Amino acid sequence: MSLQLYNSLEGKKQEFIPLEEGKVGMYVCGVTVYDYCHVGHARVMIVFDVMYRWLKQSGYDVNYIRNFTDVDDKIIARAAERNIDIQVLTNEMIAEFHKDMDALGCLRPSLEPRATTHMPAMITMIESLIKHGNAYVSDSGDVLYAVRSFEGYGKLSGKNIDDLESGSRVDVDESKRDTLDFVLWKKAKAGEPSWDSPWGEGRPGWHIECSAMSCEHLGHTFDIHGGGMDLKFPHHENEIAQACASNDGQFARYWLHNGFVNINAEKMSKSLGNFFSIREVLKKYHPEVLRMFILGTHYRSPLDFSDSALDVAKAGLDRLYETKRRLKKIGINELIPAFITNDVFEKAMNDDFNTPEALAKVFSLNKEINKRMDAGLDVFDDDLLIKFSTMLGLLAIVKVDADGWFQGVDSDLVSAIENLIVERAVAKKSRDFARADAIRDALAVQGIVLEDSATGTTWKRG
RNA sequence: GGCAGGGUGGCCAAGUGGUAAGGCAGAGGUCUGCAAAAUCUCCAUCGCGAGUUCGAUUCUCGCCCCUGCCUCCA
Repeated sequence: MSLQLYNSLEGKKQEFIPLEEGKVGMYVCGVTVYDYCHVGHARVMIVFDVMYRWLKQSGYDVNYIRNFTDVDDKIIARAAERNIDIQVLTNEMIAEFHKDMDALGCLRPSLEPRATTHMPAMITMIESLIKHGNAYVSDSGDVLYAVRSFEGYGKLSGKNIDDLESGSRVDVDESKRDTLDFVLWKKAKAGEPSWDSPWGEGRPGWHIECSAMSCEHLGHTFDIHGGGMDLKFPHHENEIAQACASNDGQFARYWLHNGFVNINAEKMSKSLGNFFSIREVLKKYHPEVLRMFILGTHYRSPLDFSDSALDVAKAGLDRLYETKRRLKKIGINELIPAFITNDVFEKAMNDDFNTPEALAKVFSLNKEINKRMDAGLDVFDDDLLIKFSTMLGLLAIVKVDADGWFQGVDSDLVSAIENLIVERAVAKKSRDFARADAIRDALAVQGIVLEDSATGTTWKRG
């Protein structure tokens, strides 16, 4: 089955046919680097990371571009607050962003362009827009995009200009020809970072950054453009207006939008203040738990964030790690992916990246492997293990050592526990079950759970 | 007001024109000194109403409810 993608531009699933056979150009809107990222950001990064992995697995040579917005109002304000140069701030936040992404197991994109190093591309695009009559210099000195000059405006978001205006919450700006016109180039105010341009010192508007950077690195027409649902309008709509009007081309062919992370059925966002930063969550939960939590729901659906939801994700992951641990006990220490999946998993992934369905197949395989172990059968049959590990690898979960997963790394505690297990084994051998149970109970109070088996006793944190 | 996306078992969440994956929780069995883990079995008629159809949770229409976008936002 070929890859089907839900294309926001058409509002339906379509077969994915790349522009150039065997190659995929994919652009994903990254973050504005002025603060730590929250779980909402984690979702985009993880969801597109899995898409990236699957496209590569499917044999495509993927050029994956994800930008950094490293100049904007919030960055300037935050830098001023901290009394540092914006570049100090953005460099710091990019480093922190990378820490989060590495922790979450997200592969680095092919390229992570920064807005501030792409001024010529943006200026060229703005010049072209002015030349084509799509942009104008306003009385205030800003360069604005004339929304009504672009015929297809609103196609992506399914809106039309008149509807937008009637419900518009935009402040009326006298220098705009139309209230929906947006800034391409912002005239510099005193003390703000600025770049030289044909319209004087200033800085780019947010939307032009992504149009210019995506075209610069992927060409005017490319395959996939992704990002959060909230960027659909106006950001992506504006990107299309800019790129198409300046080049008469098609721009991105497939638009993919992921759903939000909610808290109590309400969108997690900076402005509502109901957000959890990634690092905050990682203090309590292993990064794979967050990954499991996110992949347990289809990428386009809303996802409700809570501790109990993370607990459920962890319980599922525990189940997979129990299997990995059993395998380790019979001498299979490493799960080596060999890029063989099974048909149902492949079908799920090809169906618009249906990771919950794919995960269901992982659990089915998990059960199958355990059944074979219970029956004393060969787990290598039918490439069972290879499929299992490939699937886990593609989702980038169950990557750490199984004992480490359950036991942690405090070596003093580990040896203390292991001494008690030896003592208990002696007690059990002499049928002193009272003593054996006392040891088990004492450990249980500390949250340590013992598990006996024919081959000995193991333990984990409960 | 306009537009978009939803309402599936106790919770989460897939899916399909012919009577519903998977996970968590729960009940019972096997295993175990007893547990735990694993495994087996059990546990839903898919928001409401109408229509199309031999047959709808899945298509159409109406209604109710929820969320998002329309300002910066992943």
